[in-house]
Amino acid sequence: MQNKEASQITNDEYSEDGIYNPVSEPLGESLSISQQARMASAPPYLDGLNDEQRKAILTIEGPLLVLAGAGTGKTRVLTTRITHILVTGKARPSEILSVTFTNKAAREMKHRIGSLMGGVVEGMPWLGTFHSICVKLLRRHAELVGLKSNFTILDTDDQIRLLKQIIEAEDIDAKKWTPRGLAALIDGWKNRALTPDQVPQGDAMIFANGRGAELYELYQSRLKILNAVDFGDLLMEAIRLLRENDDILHKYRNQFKYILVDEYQDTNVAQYLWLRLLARNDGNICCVGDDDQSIYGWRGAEVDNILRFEKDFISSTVIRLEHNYRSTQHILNAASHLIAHNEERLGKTLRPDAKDGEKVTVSNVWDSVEEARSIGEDIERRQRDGICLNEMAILVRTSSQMREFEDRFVTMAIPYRVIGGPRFYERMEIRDALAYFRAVLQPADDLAFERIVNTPKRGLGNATLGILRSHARSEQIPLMAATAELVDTEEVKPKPRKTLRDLLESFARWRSQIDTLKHTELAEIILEESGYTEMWQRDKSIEAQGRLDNLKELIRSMDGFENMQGFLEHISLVLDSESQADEAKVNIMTLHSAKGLEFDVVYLSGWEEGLFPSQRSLDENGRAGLEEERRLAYVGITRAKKQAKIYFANNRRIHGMWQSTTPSRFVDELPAKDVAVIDASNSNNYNQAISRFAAHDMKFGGSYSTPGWQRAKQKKPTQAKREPQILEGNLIASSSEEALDFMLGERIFHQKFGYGKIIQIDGNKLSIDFEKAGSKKVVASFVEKV
DNA sequence: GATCCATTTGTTTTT
DNA sequence: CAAATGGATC
Repeated sequence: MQNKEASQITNDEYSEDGIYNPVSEPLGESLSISQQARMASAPPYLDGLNDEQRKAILTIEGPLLVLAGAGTGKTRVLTTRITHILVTGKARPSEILSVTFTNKAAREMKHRIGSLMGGVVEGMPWLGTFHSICVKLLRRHAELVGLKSNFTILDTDDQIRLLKQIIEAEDIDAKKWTPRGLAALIDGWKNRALTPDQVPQGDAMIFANGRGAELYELYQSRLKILNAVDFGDLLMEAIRLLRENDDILHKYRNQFKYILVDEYQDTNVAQYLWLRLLARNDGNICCVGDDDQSIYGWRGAEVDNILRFEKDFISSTVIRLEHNYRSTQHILNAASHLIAHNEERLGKTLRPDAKDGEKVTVSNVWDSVEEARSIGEDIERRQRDGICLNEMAILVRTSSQMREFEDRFVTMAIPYRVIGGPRFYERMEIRDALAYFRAVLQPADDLAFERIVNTPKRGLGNATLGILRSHARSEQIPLMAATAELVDTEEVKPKPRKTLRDLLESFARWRSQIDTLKHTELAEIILEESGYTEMWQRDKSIEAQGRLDNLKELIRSMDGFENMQGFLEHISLVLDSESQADEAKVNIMTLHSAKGLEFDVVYLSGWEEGLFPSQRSLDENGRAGLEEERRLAYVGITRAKKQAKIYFANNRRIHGMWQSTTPSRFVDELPAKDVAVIDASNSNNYNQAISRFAAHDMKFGGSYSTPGWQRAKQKKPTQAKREPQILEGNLIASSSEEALDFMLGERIFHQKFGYGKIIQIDGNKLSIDFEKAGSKKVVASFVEKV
């Protein structure tokens, strides 16, 4: 029954109300006879897979959770599973919904499915990021959620500028209540799929004295007028579309016979609800993830989604992939031992493929300068041993740590590349250029128009713009239309009037050329005639040339699209800077951007209290924050194939001030038997590396009596006045019960933020309106009664 | 309207 | 010690 015809008979499998009634093989743990038979004469794509992996691929009926530890072949399972579904004819490409978080992951999956299927496959139209799939749904059915199908997608920058306008228009002090803060709040609500009227009272209280929800609503109505959505809306509106339109919901439910979700531990509430709408709770949904690698809680990810899977989906199967093909024994032991300190986890044991290998090293250095030097020298040593620079990476907690390495590597002439950083489409020149294109194609795109109306400088300042804005608002028309009306009046001073008239003429001209010119040519003309290119040509700063290059690159990337419209529809979601991976270079990146990557040698820099775990995480999220930091450490260690090298410095410059630091608690959480302590004193006899592991390391020869480590340890009590340590004590001890002692409206004191009033209690988290610092969410244990 | 200086504020990042 | 604001000045 695995042929194309069978897969088309969808209605037989559904009762009238759309409930899925599987008629084929039984669900559950054991493989059916047909599956076993298939395994006997296993198809080539199953070659070289272990038992768990095969089971994860072949168990295609019913809900399945695959807990895939680091380096266990997660992507391979996912892609082979899709291949299996296609090859056996269970579904056609358009009947498989497969979601990832990043475009990169989606691209890689498409690529790998292609090679598994052996050559050309009919594209997978529903393989993509949550956001791009939602865009696809919304463009098809835009009118059902009050949009036009050519709606614009605003990025964070547009979003913040829009919010700023709203805040100012509402006469709220934008200094105390920043647009950025409101954006974060609204994002948080959207991550939880809350519409303005669903925002909890207390939540709304923490912005502008309770006007949070009201501003959110204003923002939403403003977006509708602009025919725009922000990233959060893509999910929200898609949910609304499916909830409010039964026919559409059923159409897609029936269409998607198989659903696959990558990185399930990173899904937020909105994404979860979206999935629940499309998958029945006994449907064929396969979620792959690793609770130990959930590091995006601060951006709305709910680890709880993965922890709850078995309760959410009835008669679900859970498969653990524990066979690690990446790292050596010592590295895995170190990572496992560390992560075992977390309480909230499903638990997995990683088994190595390769035995032994080198121990994880811990090095103590005097300061960040020495750290960079020491790592630099080690890199040179490894390079001489024949390891390629591409196979080495330095992982840092915060991007501010990167500079030190860059400086050092420049002087040492070690080629490096920084991964992460501003993305291609976030660069100023790209966004400016896109704003021009948007304004040409969509005259009602106020945000685009406003962005470029005075870029390059045309002598149009706040005064003129203010006139335009207020006219637009009073007439309820877009800015560009308002401008058109005003250039024929005396409202605007003669000089700017002429400028604006010229600008409008240019736009009209460009618009008239849309159909006659090739879109790439038109793009060039727009940038040329607007004076934008010239602006950068005149600019003598170092970056100017790079910006011009980026603009050329932008035009080149337009070539792949039919027309400018098509280009703009996809650009905000898809365009990214595919950095050159050609030459051999050491990689420098944050721990976050390292997820999913692997290297022979990994240098883990800055394992110091306050930096890693980050003080702020601890302050704001208490134990959950600490556990997320620990998962970050776990992610860091498990990136290493052959060698993981941990460093901590005694002194580090924080906000420009040198501060002495203590080793991260994570260092203490490593298993001594898998760790070697490196004596850095051979390169700097001022300082000696040390540790409590001294006893274990005697045989390796070293001087291990007192120095930094013990001194560092002793520093803790004497440093008790400094926030970190005190807080830590409380933090671990505190639990939700303690928070119950507080009452709404109570006046309290916080070490960092001063006096304030409690406006909301949420477990052990308090929302407080501070007299000086504005509203903050803090952990109850940091707060004192007064 | 543009430019310069002072003040402030500092994670992590995808879409 | 930066970068990124914002206000004050030209």
